[in-house]
Amino acid sequence: MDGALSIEGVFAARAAAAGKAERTRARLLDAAVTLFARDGFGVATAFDIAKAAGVANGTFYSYFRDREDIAHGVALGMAEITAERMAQTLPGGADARTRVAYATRRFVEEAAAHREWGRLLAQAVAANGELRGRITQFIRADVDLGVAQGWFQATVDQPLLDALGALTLAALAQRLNGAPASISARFAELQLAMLGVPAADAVRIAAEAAP
Amino acid sequence: MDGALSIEGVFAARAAAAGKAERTRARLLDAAVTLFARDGFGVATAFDIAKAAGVANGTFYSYFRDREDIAHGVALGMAEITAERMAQTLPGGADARTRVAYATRRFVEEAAAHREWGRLLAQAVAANGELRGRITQFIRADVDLGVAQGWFQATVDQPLLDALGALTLAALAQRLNGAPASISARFAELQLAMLGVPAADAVRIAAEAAP
Amino acid sequence: MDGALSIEGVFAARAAAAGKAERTRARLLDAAVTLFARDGFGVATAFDIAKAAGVANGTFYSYFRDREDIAHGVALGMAEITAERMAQTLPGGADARTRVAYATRRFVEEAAAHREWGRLLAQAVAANGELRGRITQFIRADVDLGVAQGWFQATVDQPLLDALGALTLAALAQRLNGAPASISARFAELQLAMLGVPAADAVRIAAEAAP
Amino acid sequence: MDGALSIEGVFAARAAAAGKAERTRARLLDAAVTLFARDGFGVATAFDIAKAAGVANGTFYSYFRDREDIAHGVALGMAEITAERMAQTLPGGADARTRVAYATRRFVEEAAAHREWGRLLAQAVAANGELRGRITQFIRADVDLGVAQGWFQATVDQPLLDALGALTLAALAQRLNGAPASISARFAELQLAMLGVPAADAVRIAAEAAP
DNA sequence: AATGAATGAGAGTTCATTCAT
DNA sequence: TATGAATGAACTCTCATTCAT
Repeated sequence: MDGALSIEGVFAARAAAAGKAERTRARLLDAAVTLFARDGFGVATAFDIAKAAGVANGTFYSYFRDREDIAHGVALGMAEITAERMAQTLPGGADARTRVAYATRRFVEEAAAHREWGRLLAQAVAANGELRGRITQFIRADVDLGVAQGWFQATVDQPLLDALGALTLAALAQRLNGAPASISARFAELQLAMLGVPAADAVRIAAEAAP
Repeated sequence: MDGALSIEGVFAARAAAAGKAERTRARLLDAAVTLFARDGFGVATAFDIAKAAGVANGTFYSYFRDREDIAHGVALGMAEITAERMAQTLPGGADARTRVAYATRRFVEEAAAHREWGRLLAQAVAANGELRGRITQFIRADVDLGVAQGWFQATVDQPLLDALGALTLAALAQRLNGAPASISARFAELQLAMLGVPAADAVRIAAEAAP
Repeated sequence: MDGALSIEGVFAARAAAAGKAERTRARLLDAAVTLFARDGFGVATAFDIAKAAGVANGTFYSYFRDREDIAHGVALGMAEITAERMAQTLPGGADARTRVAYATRRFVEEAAAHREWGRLLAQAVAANGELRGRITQFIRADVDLGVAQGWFQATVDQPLLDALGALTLAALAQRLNGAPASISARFAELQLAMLGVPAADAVRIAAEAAP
Repeated sequence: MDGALSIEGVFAARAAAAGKAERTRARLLDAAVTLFARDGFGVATAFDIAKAAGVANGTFYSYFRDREDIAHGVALGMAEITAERMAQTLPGGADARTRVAYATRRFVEEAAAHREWGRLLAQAVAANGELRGRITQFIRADVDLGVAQGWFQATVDQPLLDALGALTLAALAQRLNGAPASISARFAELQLAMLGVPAADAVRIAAEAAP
C-alpha cells in the first residue's frame, strides 16, 4: 500500500495546480482532516483549523460557512478518495465470492493500516447516511454477479446491501479496536454465509481472499 | 406493550421508594433522558438538565461529576432497563431460530414504537462499546441453543455475536429512518442465513416470529 | 443644585437596600451610564460595561439580553430620574408664562451643569420617542393653565407639545455645544412667542425666570 | 414632484459626464445612499457598499478613507441636492409669511413623499450640525424679508433660525412617523406664531401655503 | 486604478463549573 | 444538601482594512 492514503495533504495534493483560492481551501480541508483524526470527527474549532492551516481565523469563513460545512466537505472528499482507491484495488476476473470477500478484507486492512484515516472514515460513515449509501453501492455489482453465477441464494435488495455494509463497518470497528487482521476474514466469511454460501466454502474462500 | 418504556420518569419510578438523595438523582437522570431524546445524546447543558429536573444548577454537581458523567449514567440506566425488558418479553420454549428472530424483531419494534427512546438507545449504543457488549450477550444463549439443537452451523465466537448485534442495530437505524415494520423481519432473516439456516426456512421463520 | 444628578452611582444608590441580584443589576446600569456618557449612547460593548461594573462578562448576560436591552434600561432610568427632579424643582404659584419659561431654563441649565448627564439625556431622548413623550407631558399642565389664565392664545394639541419639546431640546443642544447660559432664556422667549405671548412680555418674563 | 429626488442614482446622474474615477466614486455614493436608506445611516459595511456599487472591496478604499468618510460624503451630497431642490421649488413674489410657511410645508412633504430619502435626510441632519446650519440658512432671507415687510416682530439671530429649523425637523419626524400631511401646516403655523404673526393670520396663511 | 484574498482584532455569546450563603 | 449568583475560558463570526498581483 503506498502513501496515497497518507492523511497529510490529501486535498492539497489534488489542488496543487488550481488557483490560489482553491489551494487555500484545500489547506483548510487538510488541516481539518488532521485535527478530526486526532480529536474526533467535527470536533475541532474553526479557529484551530485555521491555525493548523496557517491562515487567519477570518479566512476560514471565506471558504466555509461553519464547522458543519467543512465537516461535510471533509466527508465528501474522503468518500471520493476511498471510492477511487477501492475501484483501483479490486481485481477483475475472480468469482463473486472471492470478490466480495476480497473487497471487505481490503477495505478493512487499508483503513486499519492508516489508523487515523480509518477511524475518521468510520466516524464519517456512521454520521453520514449519504456516504454509507455511496460505499455500499460498491458491493452491489459483485452481489449481482454472485447471484448470476449461482453462488449466492439471496434476494438482492437494499436491506441486504445495508447488512453487508454494517458487517464491513463492524469489522473495521473491531479491527481499529485491537482485533487481529484475521478478523476481516471472519467477517467476510459471515457475509458469505449470509449470502447463502455453505459454511465450509465460506471459510476457505474468505481465508484465501487475503488482500 | 405497556408504558414501562415511556421516556418520562423511568428513573424516578425505580427510585420512588429510595431516599431523597436517590430520588433527586433519578429526577436528574430523567430530565437528561428527556432532553437527550429531544436534542441528541449528551447535547443538553447541565443548566438545562437541572432546570428540567426542578433543581438549581449547582445541585447538578452534587450528583454528577460533569456532563460526561450523567451521560454515562443515562446510558447505563438505559442498558439496564432494556436488558430487563428483553428478559421479560422473550418467551421460553420455542426453537432457537424462532427465539433469535423474535428477539431481533421485538427489540426493533419496541424501540421503534418509542421513537425517542429508540433513537437515544441507538446513539448510546453506538457511542458505548460496553453497552454494545451487554446487549449482544443476550443473544449468546439462544445461539448456543441453536447450535445444540442442530439448526445453526456456525462457530460461536465474539465476531459472530458482534455481527448479529451490528445487524440488529442496522435494522433499528433503518426502522427509525422510516423503513416499514417488515424491515425487522428481513434483517432477522439475514441473521438466520448468517447462522447457516437455509434461505427458505429463514424467510418463513422470520415472518412468523412477529412480536 | 445638589449631587443627586451626579452621573456616578445613580442606580446603585437606589438599589442599596435591595437584594444582591438587584444591586449587581444597578452596578451594571451605572457602569453603562458612565461609559455611554463618555463614548456615546449605546456604544460601549457588553464586555466593557461588565468590566467597568467589576463583574465578569458572563454576568452581563444574566441581567441583560444584549446592548440594546441595557440601553433601554438606562434610558428608562434616566427618564425616571429626570422626571423626579423636574417635579421637585418646579415651584408652584407663579403665572403660567413664568412656569413654562422656568421649566425650560431649569431643564437646560441642570443638564448643562452636568454635561455628561445632559449629553446622554439628549441622545437618549433623540433616540427614544417614548421618552420624548414622557418629558413633553410635563409641560402640558402649565400650557393648559396658561390658556385658562388667558395668557396663551394657542390650541393645545400634540403638535404644540412636540414643538415645545423640540425647542427645549434644541436649546439644550446649543448649550452643550458651547452657547452661553442666556441661550435658554432666548429659547424660552421663543416658546412664549409661539404660545401667543407678545414679544416684549416674552423677553421680560423669560429673562426673569432664571433658575 | 418629479423623479429628481429618486434615491437611485442621484450621484451617478450628476457625474455622468465626468471622468471614470468620478463616476466610480458616484456609484459608491449611490450604493451607500441605497443601503443607508434601507438599514440606517452609516450602518452598511464597506464590503456591502462596494458590492452594491459593483466594485471590489479594495476599490472602496481608493475613494474613501474609511466608513465615516463616505457617510460624510453622503451627508454632504444630500445637503447639496436638498438645497438645490429647495432653491428651485420656492416661488418668488409672495409675502414672507407665505414663503416661510410654504418652505416648511414643501420641505416636509417632499421628504415624506420619498420616505427613504426623508428618513435618511432626517438622520443625516440629526447627526451633522454643519448640515443643519446649511439648511437653516435657507430660511434667513425670508425671515429678514418678513421683518422688513413688517409682518414679523422677531429679532433675527442664530437661535431664532435654529428654532425654526428644529420645528421643521420635528414636523418631518412626526410626518415620517405616520402623522397626516396636515401636520406640516400646523408646524408652519407655530413657526409663524413664533415670529410674531397673530394666531388667526398664522392659521389661514399656513393652510393656504400648500405645496 | 482595480482586484479580491487575506488579515486579525474584537464583538457577542454560551456554558461548565465554583463557591458563598 | 441545596441554592443560584458569579466566573471566565472558549468559541463563533464579522468586518474594517491591507496588500500582492
